[in-house]
Amino acid sequence: MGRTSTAKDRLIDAMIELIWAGSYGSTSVDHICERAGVKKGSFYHFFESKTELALAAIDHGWTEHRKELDQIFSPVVPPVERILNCFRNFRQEQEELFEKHGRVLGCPIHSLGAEVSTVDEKLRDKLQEILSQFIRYYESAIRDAQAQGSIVTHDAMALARIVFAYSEGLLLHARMWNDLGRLDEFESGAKIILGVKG
Amino acid sequence: MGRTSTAKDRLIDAMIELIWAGSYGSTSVDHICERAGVKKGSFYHFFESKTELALAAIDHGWTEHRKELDQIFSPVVPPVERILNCFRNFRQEQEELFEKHGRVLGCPIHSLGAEVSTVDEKLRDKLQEILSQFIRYYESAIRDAQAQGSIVTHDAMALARIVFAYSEGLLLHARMWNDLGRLDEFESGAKIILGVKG
DNA sequence: TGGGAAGTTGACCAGTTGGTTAATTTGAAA
DNA sequence: TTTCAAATTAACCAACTGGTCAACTTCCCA
Repeated sequence: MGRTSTAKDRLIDAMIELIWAGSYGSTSVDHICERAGVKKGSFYHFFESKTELALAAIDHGWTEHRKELDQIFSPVVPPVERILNCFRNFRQEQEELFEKHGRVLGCPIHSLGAEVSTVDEKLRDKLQEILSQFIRYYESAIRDAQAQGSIVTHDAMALARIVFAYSEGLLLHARMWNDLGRLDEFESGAKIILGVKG
Repeated sequence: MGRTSTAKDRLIDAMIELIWAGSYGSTSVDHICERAGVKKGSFYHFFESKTELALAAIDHGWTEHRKELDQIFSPVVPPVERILNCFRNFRQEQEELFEKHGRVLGCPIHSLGAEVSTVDEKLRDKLQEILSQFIRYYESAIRDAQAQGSIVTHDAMALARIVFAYSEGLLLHARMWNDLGRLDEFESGAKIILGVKG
């Protein structure tokens, strides 16, 4: 019934790219449509509003990213390595983005969160949810590491939050200074926070 | 010669408030003028552009904040206490803002940096400069603490960056979750990072 | 092969954006 | 008391904002 189209996906991809490279405020519906090669009428055929597209884009990005995370945080991998590999993965992703955009883009969830969380509660709730899910990867890895005795014993949730806040701060600084090198600090920083033994 | 006016200061104050409570993108020249009780013509009498006002606002805010920091980081105070007091001061400031706006607003420099650093290089440079200055407070306190033997010995600059990234991550999470309680975690987190003895 | 649901299009909208201008009012200092 | 630089005002601008709509095209499926 009816014809098929890739326009919806193209809009989502364009939204992710533009927000990541710039900001929510700097990304207009016209820009999105232009980048996606879609007319505005079609935009509003697929999405109720700009916010709704952002929601869909965030969801899509997170669903994709989770696939990688599930591999990185596989229980087969030594727990501390999981955390370090996660950030190595970030670094590599940022490198690819740098080659494409000429800029370090950082974490889109956080940049977006900083921008919109006092202004758009739908977006804020979605971003919160994703970050809450994300931190659980750290948390369970930390618990495993503690059980295995490879790091200092501390409240795992608290440690996860510290590592998490630290990593997000680093990503933001990498974006602000447009400097991939900042990301290399994570490894030693995380070891200090986690009290990695040996 | 000519008459005097407080309009310039009112514009700066309005800009700071609006950016902090919302974002750069959500803050229009009309909003600023309305809040400041200034007509748009006057706006452009005092400032060349919106960016230029933002620059002035950031400068002004930082100049004010530095006065507090100079007291907090006085060499008279035990070095680890300086860092903890700095964050206690943040917390208190955030509490006051919360009472006023009903929201945790976090660090305006970082929220703004996340939003504009890929888009407006003048703003980005200014924000970079401020953060670079800020981190020196941490750095010298850490050096003093190490000299005094109250924390573990490590590259002071590296430690300062970790604490700094961590604190900024925390502030951002407090903003996103609208939760002052997040800020209380700093004290134990900072002690873990710094390896505070005793 | 043809009906009809789904996708596409471009013209349109009112409100807002950052920014300009020329005329006018003010008040500090000579 | 005059003077004139500095401050204020309101009207104006083109471009852009997010969003709407009715007409039109496509092409999946029965």
